[in-house]
Amino acid sequence: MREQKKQATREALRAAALRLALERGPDNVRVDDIAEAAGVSPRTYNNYFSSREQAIVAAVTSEREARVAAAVAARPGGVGLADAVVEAIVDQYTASDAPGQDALLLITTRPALRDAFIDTTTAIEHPLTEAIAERLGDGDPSIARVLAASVAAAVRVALEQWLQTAFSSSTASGLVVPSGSLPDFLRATLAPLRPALDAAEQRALRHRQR
Amino acid sequence: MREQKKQATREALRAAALRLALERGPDNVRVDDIAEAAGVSPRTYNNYFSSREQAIVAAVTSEREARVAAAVAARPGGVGLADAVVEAIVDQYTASDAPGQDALLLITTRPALRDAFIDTTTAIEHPLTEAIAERLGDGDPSIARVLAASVAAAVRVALEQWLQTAFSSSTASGLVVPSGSLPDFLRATLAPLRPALDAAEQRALRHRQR
DNA sequence: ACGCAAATTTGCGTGCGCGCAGATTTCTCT
DNA sequence: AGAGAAATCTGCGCGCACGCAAATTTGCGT
Repeated sequence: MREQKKQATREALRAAALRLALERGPDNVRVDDIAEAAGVSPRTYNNYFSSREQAIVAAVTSEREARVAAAVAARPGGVGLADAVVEAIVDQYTASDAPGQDALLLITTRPALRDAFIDTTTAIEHPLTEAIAERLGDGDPSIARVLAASVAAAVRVALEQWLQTAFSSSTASGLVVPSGSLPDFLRATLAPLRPALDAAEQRALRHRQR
Repeated sequence: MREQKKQATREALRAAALRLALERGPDNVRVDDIAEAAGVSPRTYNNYFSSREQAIVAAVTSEREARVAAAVAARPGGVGLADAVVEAIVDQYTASDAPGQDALLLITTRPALRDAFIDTTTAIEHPLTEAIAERLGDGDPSIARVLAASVAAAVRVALEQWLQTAFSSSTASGLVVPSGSLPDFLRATLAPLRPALDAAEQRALRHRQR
């Protein structure tokens, strides 16, 4: 129940940060305000989030890491590693778009939030490493780590491209986030890594036969 | 000569930061001290480096980015993309170990410096993207970007592993940095990406024939 | 050589991240 | 239930990153 309370305050901080950021605009939100709204000390805030932007972004991306890993693990073994990874990621990144449309717009606006959002891709690295290692069996564990890191990097590139087009198109037309094209970007940036994933999978198969 | 002066102060800041960090230990170095030693205002310091650790680390890794890209470009076209990239990186990361042995020891000691050192891998991404794009011809430019990002990620993993073993072995035996094994780590983490590099290269070849 | 424009430097103020140590809460064992 | 242990929360203080605008330097045209 200690853990419950921790997650509760964490969630409270997330919610407060997002709400205040949407109400007043992200620049008019002091970290003290968020802490007060969540009913904790300002110092405690920094025990949960190491930067002000993290809390706001976390409200959108919270626990996407675990979901991605679970989604990879959920795919049946016959699917092939590359397909499993790509589809799992596409699923998770398209699914979590719907809830916070306005929040995403807020994020794309402010560069600091944009960077924090992009940095969240590194968080999927560890869970994804374990999920890939699970599928590859216990070969060289550093292979899974490199593949996971590369996938995370590809996702980051996709987000960068997507946010860039979102920004430029929003100036041209109205304020529109082209969320429909995110899956396309993800598939495009993940495609070059497929040979590496396939090779690792076949290496694991050969290793397992012996 | 404006650019000359800028690079001069940048270099002065680097040198001052490293010298002071080695003399007193990195915790006893204020940013004001570095600025004063370089003969500039403290505020100017932050116009060049956005964190105190960056200056110290930059003294070791300065312009490794450009060197890696140049090394890739220097390999003859017949070598094959994967070999060109791997060997170029191994060369640059083994070559620049020699100058600052003591500095590296300092970096491995302090976690903050360790993190800053690892973060420098992202700096090679942009030059490497251009170098790879050059070799692939003008196909989809995002392919080169993903490959470069993946390579940078693999290098980061290698550095993490290397620093971890360096730390644990230094407690066991004396204060020894196992620099001899860095190339091995690099080759190991880059190996899983070879299929992706090969595939991209062949894709470019097919595209070029048409 | 002189003055104008652009770039760089500098001082100032603000908010923030975090180490530290004491107070407070929560868990565990008997 | 009660006492001790462990984890968490909180107040304090320090340095630092950075936006802003004025001052200084640098480059260029005439």
